[in-house]
Parts: sequence; structure tokens; C-alpha cells
Amino acid sequence: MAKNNEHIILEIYDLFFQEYGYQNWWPADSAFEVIVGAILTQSCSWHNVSLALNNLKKDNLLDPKKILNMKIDKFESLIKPSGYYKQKAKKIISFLKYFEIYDFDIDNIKKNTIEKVREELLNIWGIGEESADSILSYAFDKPMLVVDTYTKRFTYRLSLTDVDIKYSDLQKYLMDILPHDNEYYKDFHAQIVYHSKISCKKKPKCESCILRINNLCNYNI
DNA sequence: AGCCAGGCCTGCC
DNA sequence: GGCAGGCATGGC
Repeated sequence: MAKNNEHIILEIYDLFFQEYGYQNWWPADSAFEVIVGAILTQSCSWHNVSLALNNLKKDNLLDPKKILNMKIDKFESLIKPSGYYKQKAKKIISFLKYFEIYDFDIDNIKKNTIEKVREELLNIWGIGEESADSILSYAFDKPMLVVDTYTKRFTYRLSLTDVDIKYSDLQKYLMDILPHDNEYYKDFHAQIVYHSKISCKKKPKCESCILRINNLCNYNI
């Protein structure tokens, strides 16, 4: 192989960008919607998350104080389409308790360093690494790359990483290669998800996306 | 009819 | 500190 792994990652991003255009993620009207969506989408299709978010938006209930003042049964029923709805209701409320400390003002949270915010998010019940990083990057605009099962599968199929690589190791591997720029991080993750959705319908093998990358990058994968 | 989707926590080892 | 099992809906 003539080129090293860094070039492969960067070239594939350029390829995606040319093929698909800038993805402009996350789809949401507000930072708070990103946060709720990040929790609702845990092990759940985005379609189902949309149903839940629309239930909240329909009655103008996608609002921190309104959710805290709502009966838990009512909130659970609104987010039911996203699955695991009892857990997720509890998770969102545990975030809101944290949010309340900052007077429900995202700017107050953003004044802190990225390390501090990440640690605080990870201490909230129901927020793990991927959810924390999604919130950091897409809601708080802090430079952090989200990696998920798509990303792991993707780099594994390119023979760049082990199948059982840890979240933090995969994240560091990629962040050391990519430009330290949140716009880049956001779009890199978005491109992988988008590409995976349109060309990786079958698991665990995905011949079509491998062939596609092979053809365009001229690598033997 | 089963399998899957943009995870995370608990309890056990 | 790793890992099975539980959590639950809608779409195909």
C-alpha cells in the first residue's frame, strides 16, 4: 500500500464531500432539541426519534421547564415511539436537573472548558460517551468527534482498526488524523452515517460500499 | 415473523 | 474493566 492510513481517511472524507455535499448535521431547530434527540436516538432509528420529537413539538412542549413540570406518565407517552421510553424519560429528566443548575441557559454551560463539560455530561445518568460527544459537538459547538457503530464498522471494513476497538481509542485515532475543527468533525461523522444508510443496508458485510470506495480511492480493501 | 435502529446502565465475574 | 442481559417502539 503506497499511502498511509491518514491519507486514506482524509481522501475518503473528500470523496464523501464531493459525492454527497456538506451534510449540515444535526437536523434540529435548537440546541435543546439536539440534546433531547441525542438521548432519544440511543439504539433507535432516527425515524422513531422524529415521531417522538414531533409529539413534543406539536403541543409546543419541547421546552426544559415544561418537561420538568409535566407528569412523568404524560412525558413517557409523548416519547413512546422512540422505544425504551421509561428509561429515556428518566434520562432526559436527569439532564434537565443538571441543566437547571445553569439556569437552563446553554451559554452558561459553554463558558466552561470542553473537558469540564464532557466530564459533567458523563456524570449525568443516561448519558454515555456517544451522547456526551453528540451534545458537545452538535449542541454546544465544542470540537469533538462523535464515533458510533457506523464509524467502527466503517474503519474496521477498511482494515484500519480492530473489530472490538474501544470508543475512546477509535475517537483518538480519528481525531489525531482529522483537522481540529468542529465543522470538520461534525461533517465527517455525518458523512459516514449518510453513506452507511444509503449503501450499507446489509450487515455484517457490505460489498457495495467497499467497492464504491475501492473504485473512487483506488485502494485494495 | 423476525431483525434492526445514530446506547447506556446494572450486576456479575 | 469487561461483558451478558434488560430496556421497547415502528418499519421492512
